[in-house]
Amino acid sequence: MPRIDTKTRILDASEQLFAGRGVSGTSIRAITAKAKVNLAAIHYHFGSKESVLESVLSRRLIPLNAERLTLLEEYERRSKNNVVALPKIIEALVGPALRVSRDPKKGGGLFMKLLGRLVLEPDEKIQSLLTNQFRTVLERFMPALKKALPGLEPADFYWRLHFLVGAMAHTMADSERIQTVSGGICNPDDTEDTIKRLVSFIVAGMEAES
Amino acid sequence: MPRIDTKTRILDASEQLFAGRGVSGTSIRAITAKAKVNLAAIHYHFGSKESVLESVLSRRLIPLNAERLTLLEEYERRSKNNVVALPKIIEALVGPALRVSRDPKKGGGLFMKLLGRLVLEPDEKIQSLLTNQFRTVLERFMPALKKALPGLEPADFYWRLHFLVGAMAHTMADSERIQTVSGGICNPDDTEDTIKRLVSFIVAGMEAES
DNA sequence: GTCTATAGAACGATAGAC
DNA sequence: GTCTATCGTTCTATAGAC
Repeated sequence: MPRIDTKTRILDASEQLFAGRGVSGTSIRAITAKAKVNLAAIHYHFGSKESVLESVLSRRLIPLNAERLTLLEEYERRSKNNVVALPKIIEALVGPALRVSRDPKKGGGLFMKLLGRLVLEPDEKIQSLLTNQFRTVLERFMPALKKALPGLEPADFYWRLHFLVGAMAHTMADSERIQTVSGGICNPDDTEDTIKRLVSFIVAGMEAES
Repeated sequence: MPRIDTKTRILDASEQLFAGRGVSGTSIRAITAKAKVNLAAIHYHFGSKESVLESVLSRRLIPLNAERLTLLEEYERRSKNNVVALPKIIEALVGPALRVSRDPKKGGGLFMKLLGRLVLEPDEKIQSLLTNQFRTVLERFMPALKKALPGLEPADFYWRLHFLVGAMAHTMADSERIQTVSGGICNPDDTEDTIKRLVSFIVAGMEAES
């Protein structure tokens, strides 16, 4: 009997391989080899490669998005007139994601690399899978952001949301390059420091004069 | 005789397929089918799939990066003491890229989607390929940026460069989502408008108080 | 639930005729 | 420079023993 059950071992191995070599770059055989399970086990437990991807995603995204909402609601409860300051909202949005993306117990950064890849995947099934996971978060954060940025015209609002996602996704997905480029000056393993810097960059960008 | 030669047809087809389905998700057979050339032609002209990718990249990146440098040098020539204002530098960096990424004659946005994908590709050969293409640009833009942001401590400087790349890459790679999310309010086909908004977001972020 | 064995298809790459 | 033909490999998926 293995210490960790087959299903979890398959999910762990898949997460690492999908992140490292892409979904289409990862064969079922590579997953079963890494997970040290039989080739047929993956079909028994999940049915198909795509279903494995779905499980890999929801395992991390469901608790992550729940934490985002919990943080936002906590800030709203403490606020006056339900208007939360912009830095707090951004922190609730990017903080949990960066913490997951650095926690070795939760994929050790690889899960967020995977997510960064999937955002650009045009496959419809993958896209609807992601959209469903993020719909609730978007619906809750958008009104809060609008309240915190009352003077911003709609086009600027959505464009800046777009830029925000880009800065966040790139930071989550790529923690190696920053170390190389900066010659070791930047330490991506200091998660709270990274969050602070990213939040202040985004907040300034969101509040820029048009 | 075809109107466009075989080599170019292979590059065009590869660009579209690599961008849409990823490099490992694209088979040589799919490329030759789309390009309407013989299966063996790709090996005759390029030798391997990887060599095709290299040609796809350099075909766009060499003129693109040359234009970036030309713009920066022009701004420096017009400036006092060689200190170019931050918005101009950012414009020289992201402007040419966004213009290429929207020009239907230059891949029609697909090339930049491909680039967005490749940034997260851990394959060493792909990474060194990209690094080589961007080395000159980085070496020229870094000193200009440092001069334009004299008070910024090094760690903040490199982190914000990282966030900049993320916002830029995401904007280049994904021009469909913004339309959906904004309900049609944002028009990514208005390239100069997009550049203006992106530059003002990035400039504000770069100049944020620590 | 876990294994072996294998079917059936698609893959990258090349040899050799024209 | 372009074609056909094919080698050897790897893939997903499944059938059936235990």
